[in-house]
Amino acid sequence: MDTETAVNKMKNSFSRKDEIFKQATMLFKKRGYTATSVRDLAQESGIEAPSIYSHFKSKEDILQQICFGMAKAFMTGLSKAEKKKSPDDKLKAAIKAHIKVVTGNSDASAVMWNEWKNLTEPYFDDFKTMILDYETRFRKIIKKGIKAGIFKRNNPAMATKLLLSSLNGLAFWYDPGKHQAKDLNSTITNIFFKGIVKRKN
Amino acid sequence: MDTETAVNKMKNSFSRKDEIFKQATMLFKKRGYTATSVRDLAQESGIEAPSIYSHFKSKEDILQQICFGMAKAFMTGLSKAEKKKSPDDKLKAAIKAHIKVVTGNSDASAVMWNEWKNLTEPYFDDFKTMILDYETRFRKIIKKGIKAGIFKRNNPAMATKLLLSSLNGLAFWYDPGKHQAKDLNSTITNIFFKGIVKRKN
DNA sequence: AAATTGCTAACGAACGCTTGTATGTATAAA
DNA sequence: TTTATACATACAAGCGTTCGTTAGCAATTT
Repeated sequence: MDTETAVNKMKNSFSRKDEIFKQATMLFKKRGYTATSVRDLAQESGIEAPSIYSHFKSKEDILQQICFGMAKAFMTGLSKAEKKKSPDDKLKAAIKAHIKVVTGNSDASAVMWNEWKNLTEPYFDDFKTMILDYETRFRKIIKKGIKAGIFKRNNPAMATKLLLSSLNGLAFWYDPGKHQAKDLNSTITNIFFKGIVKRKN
Repeated sequence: MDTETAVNKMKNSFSRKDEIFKQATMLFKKRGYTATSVRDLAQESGIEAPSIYSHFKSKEDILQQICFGMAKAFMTGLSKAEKKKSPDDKLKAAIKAHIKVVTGNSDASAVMWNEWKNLTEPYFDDFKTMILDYETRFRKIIKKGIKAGIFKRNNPAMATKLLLSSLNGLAFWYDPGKHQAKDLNSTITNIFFKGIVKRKN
């Protein structure tokens, strides 16, 4: 087996599928799922359209893998955060975990939040259930924090929506070359916990 | 002119076009612009597909009217807010104005933020310029607030992104039957200005 | 060592269907 | 008569996907 054969083997055995997946993620983010054709995916991956089906069952199959793969990452992060004791430590950890997932793969995060509505049944319902659960668990942390007298008596549902909107928006403006994950974490936590206005002394 | 004729006249002269526009806005929000066909719009409006073209030049024409119509409302609101004197009054007014626009037409707001990328040139570039300007002006207010010693020294770019993400997310979860615009305004302003954590005394 | 079989990735051609839209026409109101 | 609204018909382009096939490689049998 010469060098070129070895390279081709490597390409064929895993790199090609990954390339399609990566290009699909980027195109789905840039143009949207429905506006991206299988032929677009093929062209960007350097192959012909039907060849996609040697690696994926369907166009939606790719979207499903993006959505459920990311969702799992978010859920796992939240589960770990929930093991902290106090509500504020829980929320801090949950925010940190969420940011880590988003910054680790911002394209896929953006696709997940913007394109999951294109999933068909039963995947649509399954996914919806998952993200409703995610939100509910965030809200629970905030509610407990209020009960414990640590958080202010804001509307917990609204506070949760505001926080998650900010965290999800991150996927669209985060630039690995520009921002550092650590700065993000402290800034976001600071703003949500203490606000942007200076305390009057 | 009998009663039925009068009703039809009303329908024909302005209500029909409005109905198409309304249904388009709702469908574009629910399914996305590319996933919504002209035939879908027609069916939901109770007419045939070609009849759409008696009222709009093209499918994109409808999207353009949604996007630029809403953008204009946002820009007008911001301009008024900028007339306040202090940075914190400016920001408060800008938030309030933004919320008013979103709650006044949450469907169209959601469509604007999610679907403007489907605009073709030169509309795409024109629109992009507008929303970049909108963000820049929000950021300017925050920067001036920091310089004036009113706001904390957070990264102004990040703070702006976080705030605008929350404000835009509003379009997707706001429910006129559930939430009151006034509650929204005070909760959002409170959280962003003072944070969710109680002050330690 | 040579021949056979099986598998994977890729492709050209083509399918049935949907898309946005143009055209010409009918109806009805002004 | 003019104008506005609605429609039936039609079309070219593009859609996701299937089909039959092939080249190349790996493992197995002769």
